Amino acid sequence: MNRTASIKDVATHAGVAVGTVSNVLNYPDRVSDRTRERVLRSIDELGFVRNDAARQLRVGHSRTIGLIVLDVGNPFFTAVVRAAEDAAALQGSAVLLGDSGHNAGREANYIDLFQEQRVQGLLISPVGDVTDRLDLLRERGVPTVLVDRLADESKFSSVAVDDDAGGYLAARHLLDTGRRRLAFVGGPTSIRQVADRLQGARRAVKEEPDASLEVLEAEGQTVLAGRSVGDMLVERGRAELPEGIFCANDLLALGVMQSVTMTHTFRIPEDVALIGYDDIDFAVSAVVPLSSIRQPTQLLGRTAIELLSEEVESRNPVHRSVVFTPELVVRQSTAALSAR
Amino acid sequence: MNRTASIKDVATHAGVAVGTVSNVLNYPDRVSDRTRERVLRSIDELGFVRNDAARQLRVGHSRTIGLIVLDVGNPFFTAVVRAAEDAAALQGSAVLLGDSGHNAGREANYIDLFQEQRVQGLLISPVGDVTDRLDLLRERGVPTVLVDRLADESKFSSVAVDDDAGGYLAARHLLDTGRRRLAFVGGPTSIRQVADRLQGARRAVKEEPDASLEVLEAEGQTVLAGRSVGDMLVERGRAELPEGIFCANDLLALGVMQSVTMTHTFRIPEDVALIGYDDIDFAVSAVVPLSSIRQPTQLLGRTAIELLSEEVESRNPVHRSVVFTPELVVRQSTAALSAR
DNA sequence: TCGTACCAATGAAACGATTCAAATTTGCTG
DNA sequence: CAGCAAATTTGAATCGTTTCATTGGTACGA
Repeated sequence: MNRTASIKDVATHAGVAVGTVSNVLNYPDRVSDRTRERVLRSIDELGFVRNDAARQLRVGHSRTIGLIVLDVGNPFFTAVVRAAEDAAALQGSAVLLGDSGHNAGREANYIDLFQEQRVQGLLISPVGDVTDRLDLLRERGVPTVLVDRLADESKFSSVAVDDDAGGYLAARHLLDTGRRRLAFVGGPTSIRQVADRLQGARRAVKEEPDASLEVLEAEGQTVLAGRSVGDMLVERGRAELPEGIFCANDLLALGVMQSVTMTHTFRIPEDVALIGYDDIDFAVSAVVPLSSIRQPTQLLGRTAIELLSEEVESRNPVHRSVVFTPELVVRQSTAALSAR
Repeated sequence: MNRTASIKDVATHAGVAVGTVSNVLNYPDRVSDRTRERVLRSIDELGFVRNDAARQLRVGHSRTIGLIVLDVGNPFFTAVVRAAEDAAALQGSAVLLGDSGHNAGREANYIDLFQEQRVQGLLISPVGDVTDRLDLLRERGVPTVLVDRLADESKFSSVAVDDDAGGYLAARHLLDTGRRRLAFVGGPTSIRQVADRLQGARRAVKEEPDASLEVLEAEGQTVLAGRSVGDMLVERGRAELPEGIFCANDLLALGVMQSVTMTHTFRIPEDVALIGYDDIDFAVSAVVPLSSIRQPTQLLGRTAIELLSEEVESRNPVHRSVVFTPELVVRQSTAALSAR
């Protein structure tokens, strides 16, 4: 098999100059109909495919955008990725996806790789505190947008979701449906997202003089962690059962639900209302469909791409931080108590 | 900000020739210690990052491998992707990931993109019957390995999992734990995977003269579809309840489980045993931990990369099809009946 | 018939790396 | 210290595009 055809081969075959072939590819209306067709036919016959490396070398940058996420398996990120891909495709770019898996080493590898590839810019939900490495990128002139993390606006643009507002929404909804003694179930408050959601919930509870909020620490953000909290509640008995429970994420909520429905001690939502966070696919198909807080993942992905484009286009770096407000999704698990 | 430093800038700064800098980068031991250090220092001071496009243009191909999957959100593919990335990294390549989302158009876009990028090769779990497009790739000399789909060995290499064997394993396990009247719950048998799993289950049932297998059609592969099958079983009553149920995937099984445990009509595994397929993360943390069939996703991803490497290295194309055998994971949902 | 404008097409000069034959230096040996 | 081999360094040629100043044609008005 001989090597693939180049633009020069096409030019010879069509009997035109290389520049003309290039024009057919990039500025079709600079070329007369007759020659354009001739060139296109040659391209087809030779099976020519443009060599992007050469193009990139000449124009100085690629048409790709690097995107590094903490975990592609996480539904939140999967949704963001998909939205970003779509938005990028619309403006003629492609997304190179990297999964750091919460691992700083892998993250560093991807950053290096993407720099060698001369990506137009980088979207990243960084592992821990990596401002040093990101500063380096900035110095090298690689436009960067932080995803799901607020940034020092003097340095980076960023997109994030307002977790405080989400927490408020959830607690307010429990209060609005008549519950007064509430509980918050969440992992370590060292995680920024968890702390913010709790803070928002506290804010809502303060608005009602007769309302209270108990914090139930869970070890981790998993179904199993939720279940052990649920088991604990079952053991405590009905007297100490909160009227409404807000879990820092849907997995925890599902765990609590399992524990409660399995033992059949309490009914959801009659004895206790339950609301989660993230609105994962499983929420709607839980034993009792789970109310939740939905994050605007689509918007997040699309906006990230838009902010990046802004940075790429303009010379002088004006950074923006965009914060979205999450949305309440009401399902059966928090149905209002019928009047008694 | 001035443009990024090139190899020539480094050469000038270090007072050597460009060839020497290149050697430092690619063949460090061809260079004396003294100059190597000097060059490395210059690289550091100038913040030089190799331009991969130029490198690629010269050597004729990239160091990347294209990977197109049907759905990154699907845990099966997520696992395969991760394994492929790791295996590729080990041999110094990076993976470009594309998500076709079962959409032939997006798939075609990614194929074109990857060709322009001159990827070393392509791993793909194709949308429907796209042998034409793949034939074209083959003609153009892009080594390709099919993932999760058997291939005509004269044309492509492929990696897949033996779904017939998986079906056999599941049914055999139900039989081995003393169940005789079995049921298969699955989506349309037009899906190859579903048909194969059913066929394997039938094979196992035939081995026991007193065993039977009923097929319960589900519309789709979701939790909700499973739940409606479960509701139907509950309605039919205990007399017609199968002793063991094999679901074509874990989501279906979780749906059946929800329906059954929620209404508290039957107990799992005492009244009916339940086994799923895929061993998703949720299986272990279901209300009753779910037995399942685990596919060797890691091996799948790693082997796909290895097969691809083989094709890339060798001139003459010898294709291989590798089929893996899945593995039984026993949990509480199929616990053996205690002697009565 | 000439001048002017416009449109298409041309082809040489980059872009930044790798490669490799040739030039130079170094290290030994006698 | 000459002579030779091995080790190191050099730099021009090359990869396949895009870009853009230049050339060649054609049409139109004066």
